Amino acid sequence: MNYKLSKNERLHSKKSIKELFDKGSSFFLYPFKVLFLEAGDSETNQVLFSVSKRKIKRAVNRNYVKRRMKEAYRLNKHLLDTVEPDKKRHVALIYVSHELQSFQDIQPKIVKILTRIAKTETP
RNA sequence: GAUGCAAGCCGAUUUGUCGCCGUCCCGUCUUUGGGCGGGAAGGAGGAAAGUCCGGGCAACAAAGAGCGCCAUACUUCCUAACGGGAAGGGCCCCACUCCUAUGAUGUGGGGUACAGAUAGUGCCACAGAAAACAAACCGCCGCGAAACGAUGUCUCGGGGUAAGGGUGAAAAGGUGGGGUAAGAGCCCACCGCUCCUACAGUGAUGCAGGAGGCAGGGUAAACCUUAUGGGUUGAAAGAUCAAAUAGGCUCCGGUCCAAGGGCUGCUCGUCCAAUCCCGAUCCGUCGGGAACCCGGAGUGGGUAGAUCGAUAGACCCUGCUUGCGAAGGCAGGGCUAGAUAAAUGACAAAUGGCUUUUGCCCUCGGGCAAAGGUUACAGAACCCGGCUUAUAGGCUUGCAUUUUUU
RNA sequence: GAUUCCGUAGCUCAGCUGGUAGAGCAAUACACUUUUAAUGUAUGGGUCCUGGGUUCGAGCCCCAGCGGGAUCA
Repeated sequence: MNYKLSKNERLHSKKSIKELFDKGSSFFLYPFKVLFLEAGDSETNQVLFSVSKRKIKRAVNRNYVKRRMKEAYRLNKHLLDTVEPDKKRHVALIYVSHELQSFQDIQPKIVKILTRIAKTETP
């Protein structure tokens, strides 16, 4: 099993991010807002994590949340390929809570989100 | 030993599994840009924070001077520079000592935005007679007039007076004596204040002597004056390379005998339609060139993106040395993050520190064991020097208080 | 990374170049009404974000901090 999360699996292109936010489908699963979009030209699934400065003031706490989100995605990203292994997507995970949550709280939510995205038919 | 204050320093460790970032090495693939796999060593701070100052660096601007704006403000020094720091001076507060009823000198500690109020303007509520070119409410003291209970009392008028009362944060040098009708720096002594001179000190200033009868309340963290400094912007600065697409420019070729447009589902066909310049002309046109259009090549700017800026520096450690000190000099050694939708981690366990409860021991303050809790503040974003603020817990040094022992 | 503004009653805001902190809404009580609402009268309610400083005196001036908002590609 591949548990890595290298740079080409992270979404960092300004253009792709703009496209994702303009055209992507979205849903809420507290404490996350999720955007995703099918990307035909991409070789892998690409993901971005966002924690707002408005929601969480301290840089230390923002890092705390982002690292746990990354870990949860890294350990469960295979769930995206369970239904249609060839379909690749761009995904944005946005943390919208004001409070910190532990890894034990975050991981089950991420698992739920990834299975839901995998089952969704994107037109 | 305990407690408190001040200064300085440290600010968790280990193991396992899975990862992230750049550097180097090896292998492999390759479109020579790089991709993939493996390995090695490295990877947040004392404040990385706040962005309160200063500098480097960069772009732009710039004859010089003045006005304006902003900042700073005892002195000397340190420094690349500073609003930072060191040493010193003045002032204020506290303690001790001395003397005494109020202070003095000395010692120690703490604080201090500490230039100018005699350059000018403004403000000083309420209370109070009066709040700034002083002022007469009560009071005190003469003078004049009237009355009467007649050498006094009271009333009125017109004066003198800042000693006393009362108000206030503040009432126009203080204390004592002389003086006076009563008083008053009116005069005198001491203290204070201002000015001048000598001496000591680089200087702030100190100290001594002399002169002046005292003019001059506070507020500049009110406007302001004086002196000094500041060009503006800020890495989102700036530099280099530059895909695709669409423009610009240049060149070549084609069309111009026709480009283009309409009719038609399409071809053929047919109809409409030909800008400018030069030359020739029988004035009908003809020839050449340009433009338009089509195709190709090159090239400039520049977007996405990439690289640099950007991590070896006013650097760190040790020793010697100069200086009271901040700091400087010399010698030796060291290399210590470099990301960019933004790495330095996640999970689990153990250990250590601190602490709570229970049990046992004992020199009554600790030790041991078990269980539990807690392990802070905080995340580089161009770099550096400071300042300020946050911080579980621990260590060192100095001072003060207290207890015990000697 | 840079710039800038705000913090006053439960809420929304005033407070002039410093002198005893106010308005509207809300709250409480009373009146009116069969009752409620509306209306009227009265009342209470303030660490002027925090700490320090200047001043006789600070919501206002100065310094430091805390919290919140906005702008700049």
